[in-house]
Amino acid sequence: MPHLHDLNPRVSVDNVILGFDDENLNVLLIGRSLSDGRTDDVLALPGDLIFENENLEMAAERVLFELTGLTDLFLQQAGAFGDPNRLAKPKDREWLKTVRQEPDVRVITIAFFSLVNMNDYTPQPASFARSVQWVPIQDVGDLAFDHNRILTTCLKRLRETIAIKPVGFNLLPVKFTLGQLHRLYEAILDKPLDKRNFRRKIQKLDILTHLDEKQEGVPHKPSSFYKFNEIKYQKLVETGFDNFGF
Amino acid sequence: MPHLHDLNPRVSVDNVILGFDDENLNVLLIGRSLSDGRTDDVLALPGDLIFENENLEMAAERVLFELTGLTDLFLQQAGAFGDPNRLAKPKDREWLKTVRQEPDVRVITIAFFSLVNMNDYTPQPASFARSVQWVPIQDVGDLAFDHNRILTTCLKRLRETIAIKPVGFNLLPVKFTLGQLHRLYEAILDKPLDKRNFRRKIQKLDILTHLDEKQEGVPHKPSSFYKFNEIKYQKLVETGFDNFGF
DNA sequence: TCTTGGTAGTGTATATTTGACACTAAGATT
DNA sequence: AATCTTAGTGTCAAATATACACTACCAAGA
Repeated sequence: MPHLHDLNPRVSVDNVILGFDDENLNVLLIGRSLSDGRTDDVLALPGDLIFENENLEMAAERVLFELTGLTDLFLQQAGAFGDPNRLAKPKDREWLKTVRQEPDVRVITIAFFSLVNMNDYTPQPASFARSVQWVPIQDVGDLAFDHNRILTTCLKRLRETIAIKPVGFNLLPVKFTLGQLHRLYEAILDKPLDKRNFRRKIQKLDILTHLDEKQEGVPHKPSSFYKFNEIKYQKLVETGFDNFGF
Repeated sequence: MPHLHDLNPRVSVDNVILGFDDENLNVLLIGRSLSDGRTDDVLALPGDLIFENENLEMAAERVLFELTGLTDLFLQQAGAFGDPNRLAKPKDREWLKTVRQEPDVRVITIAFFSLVNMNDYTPQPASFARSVQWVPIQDVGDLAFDHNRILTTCLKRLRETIAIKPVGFNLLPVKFTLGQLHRLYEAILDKPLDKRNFRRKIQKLDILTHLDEKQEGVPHKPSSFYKFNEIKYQKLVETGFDNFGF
């Protein structure tokens, strides 16, 4: 029986790290390790308890860094999840027992999502993970805890956010083609977008710089490269604009 | 010096309760009571630590109920606030010392906002409050802790939300006039909206039911009453629509 | 070297939506 | 009767959204 003060909840962050492979949105999931060396077959979102002198964003950045080695990534809070029984599924409790001193204590988690360019690095299993893998979001099965719900919420928030800010650029290389951007928007919004209308709309925003460079070695007409123009975007934000909606 | 496990953060909810008085948006603030009977002069958002077997929404509903006596109100999470020093202002620490066994423990709070019809009730000072008052949002001064930041975030989220869902109806009586609705949108968005364009747009959504009833005793042309039509709204959501934006 | 397969890139016509704008109607008060 | 106040209404022009089909360019293989 825990002491009274042990009934205070713990607080963690969980991070929905999204990447784009030029076709699908992928989410970075970890495989849990058991204390006896075996690997659990349930995948989970990466996350960790927050440290004592860390704010929520710092905790999320730490998780992200341990997994990807990257810093300064796009990161946005998506909400808190705190149902008392969110850790109560039998498999989850079994796993918690093997890794924690306090398997029964309540944990409230703050969910973040971040957007990364999948080609920038290869994920490393971190201290809290046995394995790491990119999983296309349409192939994500049952996750640990309430992580399916968290993932769904984050994807919804991403769709809302991308209608207001061009955050999608974080999922692409610095140089990208309009075709890539088009496929990215279709993947995020999960619906087809007319090619000509998409190109017209994105170009009218005037936040892209056309580079004097084309694809090479592709078995079709080579596409021009563009890059996102932060300065023009900032000006656009200041003068006020309403929508990036598609 | 606290024990090690006491370093675990506590978790609270804070609630931005918004009301509309036919002119301004108002927020419900509490005055803190000191243990010696005096009243602190700093206003705060109502909130409380979450109970052991309560989820986050339940905790927010409880705070709301204790203050207003109302249930089943519109309530939406706006995010978590967890800076380690969010309780560290001198006045706040002084107050914490008079009311808590643990003045120095870290508290992470989950912010909610709710929308209520101001005429439905009169707020009651609850267990955690010395006084309760409606304050027009433009008159809100320095609040306790990081509550100004929380309020700002919640108002921003309200503006985003009302562009997607007609949540504003929760701030009005069941029967209302288009003029009231118009003033409400202007108050929330903090900008003037053309009367004719507003009416056209809101009516085209076809989610209002025109009642066979008019204002009485008003010293001007009486206005028709309308009510929000939940059924039509649900149909609209199902068939898909994009924007309530103004 | 010619054919094939695959993606890049472009314009127009129509329908819909937005934004600006000014007067009459109805009731209460004096 | 005059005055005050809010309710309620229509039109035009500009901007935006939608639907839609063909040519250009490159690589690879026949």
